[in-house]
Amino acid sequence: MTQIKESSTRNFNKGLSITACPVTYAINKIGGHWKPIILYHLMSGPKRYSELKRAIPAVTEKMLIQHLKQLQDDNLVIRKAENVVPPFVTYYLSEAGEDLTVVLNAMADWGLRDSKRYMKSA
Amino acid sequence: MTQIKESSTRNFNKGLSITACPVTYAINKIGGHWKPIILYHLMSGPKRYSELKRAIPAVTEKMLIQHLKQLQDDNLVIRKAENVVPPFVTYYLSEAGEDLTVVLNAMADWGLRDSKRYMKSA
DNA sequence: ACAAGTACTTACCCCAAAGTATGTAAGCGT
DNA sequence: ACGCTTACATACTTTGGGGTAAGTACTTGT
Repeated sequence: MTQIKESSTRNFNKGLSITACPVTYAINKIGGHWKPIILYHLMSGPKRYSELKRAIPAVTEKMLIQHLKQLQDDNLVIRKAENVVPPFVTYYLSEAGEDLTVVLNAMADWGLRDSKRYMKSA
Repeated sequence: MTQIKESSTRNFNKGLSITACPVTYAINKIGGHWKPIILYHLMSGPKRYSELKRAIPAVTEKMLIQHLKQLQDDNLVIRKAENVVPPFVTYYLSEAGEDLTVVLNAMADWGLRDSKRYMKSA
């Protein structure tokens, strides 16, 4: 059995994805642990798949391509593959992705400021 | 058995939380689905627990207090309880929390711009 | 002949995040 | 005596994000 109440939060969330809140909208696109980090690294210019992997050692290859794909689907990054062997694939920010630099830079700035706040006062 | 490689990504992530990347640092504090949304709603001034709940209908009470607690632990919001019955508890942004307005506003702005991008061109 | 490099794909598993549902304390109004 | 309110707490279950490990295709280097 295990019936679910018809007015459950889950159903509510499934139904109305109309996203009243712009922050919620943004979170749905760039949320998750890896997306902001990947986007941040792409801010310094186009990168190959292997370059990204080396730049973010903590990410697994599975997570990397998975999120790169989602970012493509959300029109934030563009994939350009040259038809050679060995493969040569580069990823770079789309226009919408470039617009995120403000957000990412603000995040990075805040991160630095906040971490300093607790370095002095142990 | 099911031994784990000593050089696994999991071990890597556990060990070095030194956070080389400032974005990673920020994500660890304000990441997750609900925190940015909660913080965003607190930007317009102190709010009672029940006010927050009403402002964010999609969040469950469990998630709400859980994240409010984490945000307190991370020194981003402050809880003020008046000792009356029925309880009167307000949450508001700390100094570090106020500093996030730049980030949150940038996110909200981007969210609006991005959503408009896909409203016209169906 | 075989390892190495590039950019993936796939199957399997685990755990933590999130949801569901219910309970609690303390007083007020009726 | 009972229900209503507020701000939580908690047991129990589910979902899916993320990690592990192995495989693929194609070519170059030795």
